[in-house]
Amino acid sequence: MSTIAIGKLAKSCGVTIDTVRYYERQKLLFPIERTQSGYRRYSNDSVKRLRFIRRSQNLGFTLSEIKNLLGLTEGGNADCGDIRDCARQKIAELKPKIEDMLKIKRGLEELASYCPGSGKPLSDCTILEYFYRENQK
Amino acid sequence: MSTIAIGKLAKSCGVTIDTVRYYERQKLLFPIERTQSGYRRYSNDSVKRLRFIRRSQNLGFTLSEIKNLLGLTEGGNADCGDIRDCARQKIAELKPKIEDMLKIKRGLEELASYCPGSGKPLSDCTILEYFYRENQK
DNA sequence: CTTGACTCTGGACTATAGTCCATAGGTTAT
DNA sequence: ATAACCTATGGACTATAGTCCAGAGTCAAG
Repeated sequence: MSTIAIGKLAKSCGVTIDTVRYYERQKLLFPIERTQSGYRRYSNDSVKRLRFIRRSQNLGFTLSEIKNLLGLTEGGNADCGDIRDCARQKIAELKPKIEDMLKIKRGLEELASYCPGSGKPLSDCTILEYFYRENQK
Repeated sequence: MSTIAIGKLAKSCGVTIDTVRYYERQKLLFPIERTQSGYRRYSNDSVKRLRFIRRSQNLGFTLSEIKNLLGLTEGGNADCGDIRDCARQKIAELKPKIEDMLKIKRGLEELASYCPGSGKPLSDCTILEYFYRENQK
């Protein structure tokens, strides 16, 4: 079976060599062997695995969650339900974060809409007034 | 004019003493004086200022942005328009972040909806299939 | 006067996901 | 053989917003 060097692996998924080595330190991705001179050699499965890592990241999973996901797929006693649960849990984490950001955005929009704007002195600024106001949560 | 100690100031805004000192290191908030023994003493304006910092943070401003905001309110040559611009810029930064998270959430929901779920072997998992699939951006 | 609460300093440490560095050695092309 | 390129290691560093610590000194109440 042919193997590839770290540079090729990195390029195949659009990451840097440093990132691949970082994933190794994080126990996410290992070479299948080393050359006599110590160079890492990777298999085609490494390419798939690296792709897996990157796609999961794009969907918001952290590296440690990805380690778990990979563990599931290799443990042998997981099923589709387990994977789906991970996706659902991530969705559940996402929801309040999105809500928070929307709330903040709406708050800012409201503040900005009341602000008299350019030309008016800061003492008229309703945004600053909000920032300083005492009786408020 | 009466002054307060760092513990009271911190408590007045629900932060820790360490946080207040951290803000000082970040040049955001200073005591108006020190006692002969070196204890920090704060004014009522410090309470307002700390409140300002916290509220701005709740609206998504970073400490360095808050430093700028505070600079504006003290420079003397800023007007409401400048403050409103800050709010608008923050809104503009928020929008794509929210969009990203919504996109991710929708992606996950779609993946989860196709997954056959509990009981089915991993080889049937459409989520994993997506993670591993070759021809895809 | 003693106990407990408060405060001081400087520096180290947390999480996350890498990035960059020097120094050294290996490989490939001409 | 020599240049150009690839890879190795360990450790330091980035950003953000704090948190925690030891060791020491200070303040208020009983």
